[in-house]
Amino acid sequence: MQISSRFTIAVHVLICIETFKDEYKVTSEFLASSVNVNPVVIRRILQQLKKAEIVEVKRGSGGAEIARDLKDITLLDVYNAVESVEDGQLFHFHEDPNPQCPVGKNIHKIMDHRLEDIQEAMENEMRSVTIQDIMEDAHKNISL
Amino acid sequence: MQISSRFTIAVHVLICIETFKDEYKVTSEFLASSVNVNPVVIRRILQQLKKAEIVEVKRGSGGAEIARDLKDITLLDVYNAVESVEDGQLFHFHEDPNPQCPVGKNIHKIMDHRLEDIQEAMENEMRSVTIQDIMEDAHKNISL
DNA sequence: TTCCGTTGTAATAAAGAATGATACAACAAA
DNA sequence: TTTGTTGTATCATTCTTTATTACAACGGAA
Repeated sequence: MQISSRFTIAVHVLICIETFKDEYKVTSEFLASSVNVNPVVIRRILQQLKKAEIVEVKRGSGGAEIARDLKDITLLDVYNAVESVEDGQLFHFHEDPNPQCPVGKNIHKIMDHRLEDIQEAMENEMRSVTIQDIMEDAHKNISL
Repeated sequence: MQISSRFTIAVHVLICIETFKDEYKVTSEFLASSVNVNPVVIRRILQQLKKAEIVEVKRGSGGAEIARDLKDITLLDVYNAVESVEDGQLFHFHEDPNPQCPVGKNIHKIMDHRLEDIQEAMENEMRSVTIQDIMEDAHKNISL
């Protein structure tokens, strides 16, 4: 299974907010047009980013803004904000291994720390990239 | 979204095959009992592991065996065998970013290599663990 | 105040994936 | 030929994602 597109959409949204903050009022409609999805999908993601204190969204008058210094928002922050899996577990473990079987009884003792290591490797890489870094790439690429 | 339980089931299955190879004929029924899922789920996973040349499955007489040296089977091999996502992409990218928008037009140039780095970090960690390593843990833990 | 554009959110639908379960032909060995 | 097992199709169920419509709540402008 793949990680849902909410993650790439959320990053896209943050890049847009930052890129167009001085030129336009960045509404869910505006963002939806750039990402090419339904505005409600954008609003839901904005709510998740808002709960994580990554953006501020103005009701009534409309528009979204980034709530923190760009260098203090990592890809892991964004990922955790929108990819709301129970307990934050990357791997889905089969539910009821047989406790009567010596392997089934001990499978968690054997595997859990390995899964944690893998997830941690992924999270460390995500933590090492900030939206600031992404914006620097964006400046290079958008001018092309 | 989480990575499906096929991965943890596949590792569980390999541990069982290795653990019980001398004592029992390891059939899909036998494995299903340890994992606690339907035997057909096991057979489907065994087929995927067989295509990846990780196991051999005997038709008619029945039973599964491991096809390679345990130290030549990494968790990444198992993952790739059972987690058949198109192109092996961990992240699902939103399909149609707006090419009229400077951000939408360049979003892949901006993000793709970051996503690749993250996926690679995860795969490197997976590649560093073999079924041999897992079995060594298993011997320690099963005896407890 | 009223009007207008926007957000926040509920409700519903449709599509896809995961998992469970039944069924049975193909097969190998006794 | 019999028996136990695999390989695979089919169908059902549940869950998640994504799309879509609808509308109350809200804030600012007229």
